[in-house]
Amino acid sequence: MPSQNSSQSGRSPQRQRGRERVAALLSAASACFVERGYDATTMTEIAARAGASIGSLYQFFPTKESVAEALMLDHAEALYARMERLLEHVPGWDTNELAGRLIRTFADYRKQHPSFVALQEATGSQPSLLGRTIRQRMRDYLCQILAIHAPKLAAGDLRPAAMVVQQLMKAATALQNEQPATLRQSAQTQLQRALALYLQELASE
Amino acid sequence: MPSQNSSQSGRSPQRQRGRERVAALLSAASACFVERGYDATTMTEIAARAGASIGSLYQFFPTKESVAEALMLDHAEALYARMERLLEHVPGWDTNELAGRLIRTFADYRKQHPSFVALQEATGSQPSLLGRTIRQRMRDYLCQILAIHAPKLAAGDLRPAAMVVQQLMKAATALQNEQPATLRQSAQTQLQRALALYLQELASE
DNA sequence: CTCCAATGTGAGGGTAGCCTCACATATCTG
DNA sequence: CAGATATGTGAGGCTACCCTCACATTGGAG
Repeated sequence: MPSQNSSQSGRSPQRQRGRERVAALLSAASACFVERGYDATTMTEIAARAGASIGSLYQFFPTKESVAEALMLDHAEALYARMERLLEHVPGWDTNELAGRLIRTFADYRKQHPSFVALQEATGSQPSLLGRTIRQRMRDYLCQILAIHAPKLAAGDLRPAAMVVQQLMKAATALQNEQPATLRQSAQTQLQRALALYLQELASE
Repeated sequence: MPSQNSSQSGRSPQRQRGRERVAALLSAASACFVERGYDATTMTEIAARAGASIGSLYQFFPTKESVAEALMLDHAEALYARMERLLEHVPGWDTNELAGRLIRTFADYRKQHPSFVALQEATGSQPSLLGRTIRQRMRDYLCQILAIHAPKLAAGDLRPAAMVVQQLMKAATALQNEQPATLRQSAQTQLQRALALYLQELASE
């Protein structure tokens, strides 16, 4: 009873060799997406870069989208882990520290993982189910963080506030593309200040 | 001495009939972009919807990108006009009123002009020169607005602040897609509050 | 009316990428 | 070793789109 259907495409690897191939394919895909963007990279390129044939690629990934999804799942796990870590430290941070961490968490991850940026930009056009799931779960983490930082806040006000914080984090990533560097840094500092002001208001009700 | 080169594609209309055709083509393109997205709509579709042949379309627009650019130019003019109007009223508004207007100006325009949204999303992937120009000029308007609202602010702090405000306006547009409506409205109100807090701090230095 | 530039047409050449398929090789199990 | 299953191959079918081109039609100027 195979876990997938019996068609040729879309099986998951059963042997060691298969797992290695999948890893090589994903690594190659990641590099291609970074260098040429999601839309511009072709399945043929990915296979060639991984030293595999096009048929081998289709054996494990029935579509280009499924390749992106597999990569995105990894990024999602890493992001969740960062949010968990954040959650642990919230009680020990004041408003300013929390604002800075929130701004940086997301922005730093994007800087360290360019393929996540490439995939995010591509997904932006036609929002995928996976993308929605990730955003939703990130918002849940923010709700937990806010519940700790602003314990007096009514439960019904938690979600809207989390949405605002989420948007401010996204704004921070948008600022990463700005030039020159001094202007960018000033803007990031100012954005952190704006977030701190808002967090302060939430906590002081 | 023609304004364009003498090749078949890319001429601008010389006669009344030509101008009408261009208008019909742009209108059709706008509708297609809204319904199917920029990437998915084809030049053939645009021509068919305008009741023109594919050759006629290429006569005036050498590439799909040039169609998008023509539409974007119209949107840019309309947006500049709105910012001018905003600029006139700034002296009479308090911080809260200004925050609300800033949040709504951009968000309202997107609601009224879906084709602008479609084009923005498409341009997001590979930033165009026109897109950069528009964002830059919008930022200049924000600098002027802030100079009025926060006269004590140092000239060097104007641009970073404008960038932050610009990002908050963009955040407001992102919230437009949220469901359900009550949650969306709460979040928008909260975002307006965050902007007001930031504007207040800028003005009170 | 005549002529010419502007406008209009749509079949089709060229390109490119997605994915399949028939078959080959590798690895495991007994 | 023998059978079974997983993995590997790449030529090519298929589709879709961009854009050109040779030619037709229109409308205004002289």
